[in-house]
Amino acid sequence: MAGNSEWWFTSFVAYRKTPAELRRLEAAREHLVACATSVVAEVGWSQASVTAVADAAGIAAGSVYQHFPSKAALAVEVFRRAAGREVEVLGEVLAAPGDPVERLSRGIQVFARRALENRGLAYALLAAPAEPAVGAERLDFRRRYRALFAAVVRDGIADGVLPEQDGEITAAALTGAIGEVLVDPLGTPGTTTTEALLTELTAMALRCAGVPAAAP
Amino acid sequence: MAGNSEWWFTSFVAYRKTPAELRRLEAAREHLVACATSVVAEVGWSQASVTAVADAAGIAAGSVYQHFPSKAALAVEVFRRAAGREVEVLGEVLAAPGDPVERLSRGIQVFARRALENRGLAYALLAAPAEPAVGAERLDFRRRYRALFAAVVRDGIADGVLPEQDGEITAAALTGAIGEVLVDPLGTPGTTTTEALLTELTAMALRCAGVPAAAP
DNA sequence: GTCTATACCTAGATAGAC
DNA sequence: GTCTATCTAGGTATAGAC
Repeated sequence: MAGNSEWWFTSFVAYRKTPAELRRLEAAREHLVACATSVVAEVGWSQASVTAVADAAGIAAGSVYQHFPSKAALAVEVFRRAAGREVEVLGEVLAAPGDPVERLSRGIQVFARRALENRGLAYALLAAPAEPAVGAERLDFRRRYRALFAAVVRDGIADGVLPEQDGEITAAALTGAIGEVLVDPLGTPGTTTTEALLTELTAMALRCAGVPAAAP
Repeated sequence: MAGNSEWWFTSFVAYRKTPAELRRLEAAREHLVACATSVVAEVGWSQASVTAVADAAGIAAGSVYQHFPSKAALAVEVFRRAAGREVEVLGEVLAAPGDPVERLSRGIQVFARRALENRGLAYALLAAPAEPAVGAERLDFRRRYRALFAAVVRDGIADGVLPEQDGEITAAALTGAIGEVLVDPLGTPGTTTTEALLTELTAMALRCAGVPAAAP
């Protein structure tokens, strides 16, 4: 009985994985998430089957379930990581102290530049068909974007540099407008270079928020 | 031999369905498309299985294939019908003769009002997860919307009532902005009534196109 | 712990009876 | 022509060997 008791104790309570084991496990998980992110960015959620993701990570399909209880859980993790990075970066720019118009302008450009540098991922985050679990995350993601933009718009109204308006609507519009412009797989006819696109996009966004037109 | 030959002739060349038969067949097909549209508007593309659509139409799942060669073909037909109606209506308003700003303003309100009156369908057309065949149609649909808006913006620039800008980008932004505002399933906190939402939305769209702010 | 093989489920599509 | 029953494919998840 004593031996049995000790075994139970050892297995379920006192036993811990060694630091090396933990690192290895964590690294494998990270690697899996990173590879899954790449696959999603390349082929979209609907084509990112467990098999495809496992292949990309160099493991067997069954082994995925050593790290995540379901495909949906993995997908949600992929989305949260990527979306979290974007929100964080945009938040730093938009929430910085300073002139609201300046912050808005720089925020748009950061948003757009990052999306253009990784169109596949941007499309996956903003628009690509996805299972319901990811769709729910996406709603939250867009809501966070809107909240960031809305705060800046409200600051601008309070400072008197932006006209009276419903900040939530303007924020939603900015999110949708930028997404629409960026996500179009054809690129944007009429503006060939990235810099020209950014210039036009920023100008549009500032008009949308009601910034008076600058002298030509 | 003569009889056989006549049979062949009758069946494959000279035989025509009677007008009554044709009407019946066409009516059944129309009914199927209409029911499928309702199902899609209610539960989205991903949940609109052949079985669900057939149930709604009051026929067996297998009978769907009497009218369409595949589920994708039916889905595309559903999309084209609904999208075509919307583009047509918006086009009539936007392409009417008159002041570009006035046309734009009325176009936004028509777009928004129709979407709000049938949110399920609007969401299906604009944003709901869908199979690739429908996704391709949606790209075309958004492109047509953009073209309509872009034409009005160009008219406005030519008339000197709108500032110099890339009409394509503004058009894309308007499509995305309106979609984002309308599609949000939570409604839009801060503006409770439909009329207030329309007012704010129109104001935002006019700012976006660069219409100088009206006197407060 | 990871792989191989497989069970199982969902959903589109087909065949043959009526 | 429509329905019932069935086939098939693709993809998630599991079990057992190594």
